[in-house]
Amino acid sequence: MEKALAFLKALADESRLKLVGLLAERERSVGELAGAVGLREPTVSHHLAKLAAAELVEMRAEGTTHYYRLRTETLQRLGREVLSTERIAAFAAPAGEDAWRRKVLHTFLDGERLTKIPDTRKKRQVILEWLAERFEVGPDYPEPRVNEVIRRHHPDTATLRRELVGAGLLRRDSGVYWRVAPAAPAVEA
Amino acid sequence: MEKALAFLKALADESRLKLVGLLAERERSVGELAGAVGLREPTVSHHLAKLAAAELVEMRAEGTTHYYRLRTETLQRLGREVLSTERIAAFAAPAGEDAWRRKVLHTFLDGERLTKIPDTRKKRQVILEWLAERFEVGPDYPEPRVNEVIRRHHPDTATLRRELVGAGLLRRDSGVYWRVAPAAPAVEA
DNA sequence: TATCTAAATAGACATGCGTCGCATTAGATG
DNA sequence: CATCTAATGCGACGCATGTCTATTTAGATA
Repeated sequence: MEKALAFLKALADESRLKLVGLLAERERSVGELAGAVGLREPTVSHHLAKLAAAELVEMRAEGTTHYYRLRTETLQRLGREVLSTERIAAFAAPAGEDAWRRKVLHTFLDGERLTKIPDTRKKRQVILEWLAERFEVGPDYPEPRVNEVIRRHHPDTATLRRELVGAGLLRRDSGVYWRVAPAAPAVEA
Repeated sequence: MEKALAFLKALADESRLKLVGLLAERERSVGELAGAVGLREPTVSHHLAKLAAAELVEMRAEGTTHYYRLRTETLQRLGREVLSTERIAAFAAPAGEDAWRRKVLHTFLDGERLTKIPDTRKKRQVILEWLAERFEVGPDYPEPRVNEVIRRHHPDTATLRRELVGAGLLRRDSGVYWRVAPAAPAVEA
């Protein structure tokens, strides 16, 4: 996702988008670009550096004149990435996150027993997702059944039940609860 | 280009990209999203408003709970736009060669006053063309009248008069000068 | 009706970043 | 070697914007 973000940030500026537009036609020098977009040369240099960092342009020096050209390959490669919703979905699960989740689970769980409810939202979310997995997807759970499942892991059934609903992991309608389909395969402790 | 820019700006933020990632899987409520990305609900609301403004998400209310879903159509439509270099080239449309001329004029002119005579041939040509426009087409100008016009813009009348003739913008015959008809409508400062 | 909760709004704060002017580097020119 | 010019490096300034807390709105519930 790093690259995709850098790519989007690089393009999400009016001046830079114009520069890319000009370079889409043909290679151009810095001064020429500055004149075309109505900015000073240092400013254009600055923008070109950002575009280069995102691997969107590359430079060819000819004397003191620097000619820039558009790297259409990366433009298309990353454009395609933004297109596909499947790949976008992967942005939700950044790398390294799993390890952190495991650590949180290890901290607050003693086997199947929840030793403490985390105060920080982010950690609490991890615990709630773990707890939600103790429910099957599909069947209706009347409130006493919900409490029963929770009680196997922690005594405060009221709080956890409310938090599960608040986190969108359980839903409630006319007194019965059911588990919402999980987003992606979750990591076990 | 308006839409493309809005689209890119909307996506060029880590939090929003994560939100879009989560919504790529399934619709979710604000609270659920807040928990997943580790932000407060108002913040998520704020981001969703931006995504909605870019027509990237839409909302469905169920009681007080607001469920957001991703609008994959616009995602793909605008993603495709960013892909094609031909369309990108259109972003440059309003700019062009004229802008370079304007820049040269802006650099060497202070209002009607010529601050410096460009050394490079190409730029000097632009300035000389501008200066030639200060003469009417048709009437004869005796040398003192030529100097008088030039002096309104720069003190070095001898050099500029010679350059104007050299550039083929003024002609001289038996001591009187006249302006040559311009090739094409020129751009003003 | 009174209360509770999910979300949105308003306003404040801090950080990020686009732009500029000035200074510096490095080819080119004489 | 001195000079000129294209480009980049360097701070500085000011606006844009991501995040928060506090407050308000509106549907649900008792």
